[in-house]
Amino acid sequence: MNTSFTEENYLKAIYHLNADGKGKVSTNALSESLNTKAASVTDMLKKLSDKALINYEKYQGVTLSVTGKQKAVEIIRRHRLWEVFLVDKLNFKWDEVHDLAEELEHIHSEKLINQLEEFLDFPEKDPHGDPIPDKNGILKPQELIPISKMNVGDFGKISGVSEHSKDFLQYLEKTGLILGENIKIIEKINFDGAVIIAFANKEQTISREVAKSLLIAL
Amino acid sequence: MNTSFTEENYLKAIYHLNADGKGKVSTNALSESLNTKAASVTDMLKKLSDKALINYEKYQGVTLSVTGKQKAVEIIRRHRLWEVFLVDKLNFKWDEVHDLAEELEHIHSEKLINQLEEFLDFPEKDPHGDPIPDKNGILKPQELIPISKMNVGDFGKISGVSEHSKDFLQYLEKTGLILGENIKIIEKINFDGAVIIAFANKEQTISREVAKSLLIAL
DNA sequence: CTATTTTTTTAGACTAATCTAAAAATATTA
DNA sequence: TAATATTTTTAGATTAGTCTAAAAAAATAG
Repeated sequence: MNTSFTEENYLKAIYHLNADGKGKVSTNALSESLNTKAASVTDMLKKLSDKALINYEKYQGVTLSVTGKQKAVEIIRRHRLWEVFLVDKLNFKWDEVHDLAEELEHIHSEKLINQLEEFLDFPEKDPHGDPIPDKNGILKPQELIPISKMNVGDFGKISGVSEHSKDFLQYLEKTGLILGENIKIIEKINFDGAVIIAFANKEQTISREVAKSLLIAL
Repeated sequence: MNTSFTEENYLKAIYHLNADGKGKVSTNALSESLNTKAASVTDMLKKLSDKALINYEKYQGVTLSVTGKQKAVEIIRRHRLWEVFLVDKLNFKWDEVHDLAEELEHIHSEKLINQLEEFLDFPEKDPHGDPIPDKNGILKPQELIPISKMNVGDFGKISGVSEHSKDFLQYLEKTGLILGENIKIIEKINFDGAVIIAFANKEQTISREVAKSLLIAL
């Protein structure tokens, strides 16, 4: 059964809003994340439910079915591989690739994406540090925690972000907080949640918001 | 003004049906080439005319406006660059790339396509020998003639095809009549239009249909 | 140059995805 | 737990692109 561009965006949104896989996604959460009205979401949920891509009961929120999840992971695989292509081969910046990948991810060709993966030499992560599902939809779990949850004295390597806005990525770029950088927690300010970290031979204070969105592999 | 996926397909079809740039394209010709009904074509022609992308008068056929032509050439540029990418980088066969390029060509990003062009080292022709318009929409004119118009004793290099069906391309592949091959006209059979050609140290008879669709640079 | 055929357009309807406004269900709070 | 607020769904409408059937225009043939 084929999925439309729009249906795929719903599946992806449900997946992302339910990263931990437990709990259900609400109509309102979806409408916000997709920039549509709740009424439109309800319509689409009925449709996806008819196609057996989601588990949906009126007023009760929604989860992905097994096939729905497969589709979602496949879309994410395509998205992340295209991001790698754009950054590694076409010299895009990591903060420029999201919207384009959002278009490219909807091109349905298994051969295309598998050849692309090979051409890119089977990357394990996209330019934002997110893991790339393999051909079978298997995602290597990665142990990432936000800086805000680390303790004074801890070390780690910047390995991902949980916020993908252009503003945030550009801030990171400008301050040198890029993927692969090793950091150390110097001090945590209880008052406002700010954290002082050391990296690249200097110290820097980052706000609570940044500390929550910057993910570290220990 | 933005053009939809569908509008772009109409512009491209009008362009291809009017390769020589003179004369007008009929509603029926378009409906056949796009696999839609004539009534649908009429609707779309009105829309494209309102957007000033075509010159259209009821019952009189259609031509591209200057902006329409620019858009069409831009789409063709994208299509052909993606074909080069698929064949040169992702190891697709030249007979496998058309449909995929038909999808990829609708991704609107000037930066994407210009970077892709650079990555591919500014190719001048796509895998079928068709010329690739440059950033400014300039197409280097190429002097190609079908084998059917050559004379006994003439030499030339296979440089393009005027028929892009998978069947035809696979036939060429199988018989070794691939782009870049040098051929010589040995004999022309008046009875059925067949032509005997020499290439790669052998002789081969090709039908009138093949002789019409295989283009040679002298 | 009229009659017939072909091509093109109009009219009205359908589907996918969206919207607004109003109704129904659920959640919150006093 | 009854009243209020929030969330979700229904009902009805809109837009893009398509369709069929019928009408109108143009082309062709006798």
